[in-house]
Amino acid sequence: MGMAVTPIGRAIVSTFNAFDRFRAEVLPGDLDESCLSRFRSLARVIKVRKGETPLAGHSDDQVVFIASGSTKLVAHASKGREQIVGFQFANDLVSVPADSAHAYTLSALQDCEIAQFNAAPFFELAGQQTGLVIAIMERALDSLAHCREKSITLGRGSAQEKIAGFLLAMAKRIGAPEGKGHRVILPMSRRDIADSLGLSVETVSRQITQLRLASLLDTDGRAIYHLSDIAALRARAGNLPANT
Amino acid sequence: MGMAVTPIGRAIVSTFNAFDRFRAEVLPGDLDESCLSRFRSLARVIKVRKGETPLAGHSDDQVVFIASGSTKLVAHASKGREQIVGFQFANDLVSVPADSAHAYTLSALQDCEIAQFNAAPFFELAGQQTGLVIAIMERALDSLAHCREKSITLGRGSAQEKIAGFLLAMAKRIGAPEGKGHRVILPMSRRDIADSLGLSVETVSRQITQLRLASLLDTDGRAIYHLSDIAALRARAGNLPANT
DNA sequence: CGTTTCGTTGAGACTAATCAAATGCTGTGG
DNA sequence: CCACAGCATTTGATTAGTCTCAACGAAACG
Repeated sequence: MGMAVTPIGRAIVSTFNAFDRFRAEVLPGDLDESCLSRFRSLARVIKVRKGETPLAGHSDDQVVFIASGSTKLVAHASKGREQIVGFQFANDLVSVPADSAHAYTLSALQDCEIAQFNAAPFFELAGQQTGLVIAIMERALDSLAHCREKSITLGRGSAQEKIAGFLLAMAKRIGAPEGKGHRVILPMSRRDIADSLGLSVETVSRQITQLRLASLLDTDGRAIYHLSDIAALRARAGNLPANT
Repeated sequence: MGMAVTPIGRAIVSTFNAFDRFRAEVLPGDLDESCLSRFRSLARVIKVRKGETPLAGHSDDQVVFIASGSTKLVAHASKGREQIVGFQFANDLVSVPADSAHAYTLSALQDCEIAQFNAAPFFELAGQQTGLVIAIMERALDSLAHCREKSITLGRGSAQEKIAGFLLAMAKRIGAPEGKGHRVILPMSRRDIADSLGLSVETVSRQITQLRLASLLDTDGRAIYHLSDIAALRARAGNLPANT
């Protein structure tokens, strides 16, 4: 079920799918036709390959819907070090500030299909439908809550707590039940995890090793995790929140 | 210019002022009368004394407008340690999640006047005015941006960078120009600063001492700061963002 | 199959936390 | 106005935890 894929510049624009998922996931079912078509004309629907940064050099705030795949939102801090502000997965709606002072970059962890909008007209349009704007507001407040939880983790957690909390969050978001545990395939590298939790790659590696030795999880290759003892992981996470 | 102050329970409800400031600061000037009066009946306008927690035990998400004074939004993490998610000052609008799992508490740093709303009807009502809901959305996105900046600080900054960045942010928010520097009166304790930056009180104290020895600032009592060399402070903050 | 990137492991350095104690401020009652 | 009690803040000594540097092993890629 795919068709009409046209190259524009280096990006590949497809006229189907990503927008439809956006519609199904975000827009209310009873949205009137004219409004829908305005959303459609506002959307830039593109496929992004692993490692690419679809929004490079955008001069306006953007709102991006991830139809499939996964991305990271990276803030560029001092001297080469990066802080990953969050990971996004299918059906997430993420707001990306204009490429200004301390630039943010959205970067694909896997091949993705996304629908991207300029924030100003997007909110303008959304504002015309009470139900819709409230739904979007709720997503924004969710992001805020999420970010606050992340602050707690970053400010207060030990390396162990951070890793345990991270794995639990991932299991919740993209894990599949398996026996009495969960199976997760992580699309991000150790460096990404480190940059997300404010740790060094070596520390991430060591902590994961420790959890493996404590039989709380098994790994398979570098991406596949079997979390066998969720309760014990939760204990190691302290009562830190499950972050992104 | 104050009148009609009535005690209700332990809180003191005033029927003026805080709501008017909310109206002037947040609501559009041309808002129609019926809508305005609905906002008014939604608002709970109270005076809060230093140290009090106005929202204790609220079971719904709240939106709070700080008309005067200052507050801290505290997340309760593990074993007694607290993470301060943000400080609020006059004219700030802050969203406070329901008092659930890892409870958030809004706590007054000084005597405050606030207007508090249940989030659901508040957004419902705001959603009926395109311009208004967009303005509120923008505030929410500002909070999100703010929180993301804070994540960067927490994740990547050294103690020195955190303190320097914090002082710069405070100077920007509540400081007054003084000579070629700024004068700031901090309403929060060392512990609050520590809990906000993910440091210990001792480290906060030591870092401030270092900045004083380096002649970047002077202190007067425990709350008054004279930041004499903003540029040098900025340098010490790295290119970390100015957080809250 | 060779090359390169990514991940793991080890040893040592360094930052910030913890523990302990002294000093300074603030508010209260005499 | 002063003395005092109770905290808040500062300072010092030690320790724990994480980063850095360095080397090795494993997986991905052409």
